[in-house]
Amino acid sequence: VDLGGGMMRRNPYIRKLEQFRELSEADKQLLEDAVVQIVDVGSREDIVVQGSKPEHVHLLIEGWAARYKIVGDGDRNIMAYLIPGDLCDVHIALLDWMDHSIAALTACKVGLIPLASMERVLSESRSLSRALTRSMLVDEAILREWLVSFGARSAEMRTAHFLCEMLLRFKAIGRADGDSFDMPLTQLELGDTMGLSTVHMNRTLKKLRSKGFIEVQDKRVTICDTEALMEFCNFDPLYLHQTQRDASCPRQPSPRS
Amino acid sequence: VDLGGGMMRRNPYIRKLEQFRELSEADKQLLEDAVVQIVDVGSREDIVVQGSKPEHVHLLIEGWAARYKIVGDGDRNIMAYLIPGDLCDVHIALLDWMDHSIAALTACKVGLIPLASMERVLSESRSLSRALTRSMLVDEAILREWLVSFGARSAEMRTAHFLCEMLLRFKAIGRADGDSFDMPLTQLELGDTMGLSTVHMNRTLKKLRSKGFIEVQDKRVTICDTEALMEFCNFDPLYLHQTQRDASCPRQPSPRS
DNA sequence: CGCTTAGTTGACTCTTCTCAAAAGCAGTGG
DNA sequence: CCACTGCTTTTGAGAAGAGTCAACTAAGCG
Repeated sequence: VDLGGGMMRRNPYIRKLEQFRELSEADKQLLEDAVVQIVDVGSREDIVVQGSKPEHVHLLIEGWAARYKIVGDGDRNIMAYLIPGDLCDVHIALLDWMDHSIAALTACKVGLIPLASMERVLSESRSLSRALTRSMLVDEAILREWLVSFGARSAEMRTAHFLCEMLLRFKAIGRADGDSFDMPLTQLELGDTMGLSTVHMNRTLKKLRSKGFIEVQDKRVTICDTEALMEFCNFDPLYLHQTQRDASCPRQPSPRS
Repeated sequence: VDLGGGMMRRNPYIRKLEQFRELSEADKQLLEDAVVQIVDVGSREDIVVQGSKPEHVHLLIEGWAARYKIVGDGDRNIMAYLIPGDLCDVHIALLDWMDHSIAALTACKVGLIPLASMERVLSESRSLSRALTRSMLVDEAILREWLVSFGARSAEMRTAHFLCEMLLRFKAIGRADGDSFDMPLTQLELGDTMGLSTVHMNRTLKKLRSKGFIEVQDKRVTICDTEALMEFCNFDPLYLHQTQRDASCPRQPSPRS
């Protein structure tokens, strides 16, 4: 299946994997061939639901999706975002059920890779297997950093930190325009992500805006002074494990004195 | 290296891996042989430090350890606990640096597995490789559940949830005595875990005690009414992906009506 | 044009933090 | 044996952060 744009190497997924190591043409072809179908998923539709055992690995090609859980009396919790190029649950075959759901937050294009094909890719190409495992490790690192955000950062810093992270992630797949990127989320969804009520999410964004850190227009976020914002929220990009090639963060935050 | 207790299959690590699938004698031997040395790490000492690239994969054989980060002006954040049988960072070779540190919270015994040996184990035994990857997936699921705890649960529920989780994890490695287990943590450390100040951590524990959910004595936690406590904090053990064999949780929480 | 959803703001309540101090406990040296 | 010290636990009181309820505005859509 052709993943759009014709050239596989222009695909955000390949671009993401190549952050780490060059992939041979054969590898790229192998991965492309594994995608048997591309489906359109409507905004707010579930891609994978909690408790099920998916038959495919999903490759997000276009749009925003999120991992979430519903807890207690209907409180939704977003635990991760998937953006174009993110392959979710490469190793899902090893678990018996999904412990959370994945939903499209916007209209999405999703590539389907049968479990058996995924298995074949992993066993046939050592470098693809490494690249994929590495990408899973980075997802885990992001989860840990989010945990730090919740444990040690205020609502304002937490939100700022999230925006810095998304900026770097979008830059890495070539979908950021300077220091701005599309973020088609409602404040309710953002609140479910940051663990804040809608009201407080709104006030928090307002503060970030009034401090001149960010601008928001038409679902597009612009970070006015990246360096200042990173300083403000103690953002240290190391956890994203991006390599020099795409590192666009100005400098390492200075060690604590 | 003999991992203590003589019989490898009595080792908590093997026990943990076998939650998922039976391992052959050869597999067990392979894993045991990969451990080239067992070192003692003193309480509060670092096992792996942020920014470094470890030369070994670490197998925690005895004691409590924690993944943590220091953020901003010295605020420590604990993002995960390692208990006997936990193998940390199987795939660390794929990343260029640790994005967090791991410290012993008590005196620990740690098995060292050279990266090359780990690599060999992974390539030689398909079932070990699967078991290890699965265990990594569960670690990730735990991270996600912690995130839910922070986003959607009060300090009291969050703490209760944590205790339920640790009880099940200790049961799975045969280190729980009925519904109680050793938890040699200070309230400062617990607070760093739950994202609470020491003062509030103390008050939170007091509430859980006064409600009759738990008892604490000599660094030993007893959960008085497991079912009630799980109900109280919306604990759903699915995310631990434990199998029937060791599942000791009374029942599935009823689906939301 | 009316409907629905998303964003904004105010007022009040509740949770959690911070500062401060006391009490319990263990180790240390005289 | 005892005073001293440092760490942990506990409690009190006031301050700050975040949630809730409610109303109002703005934007998209048939």
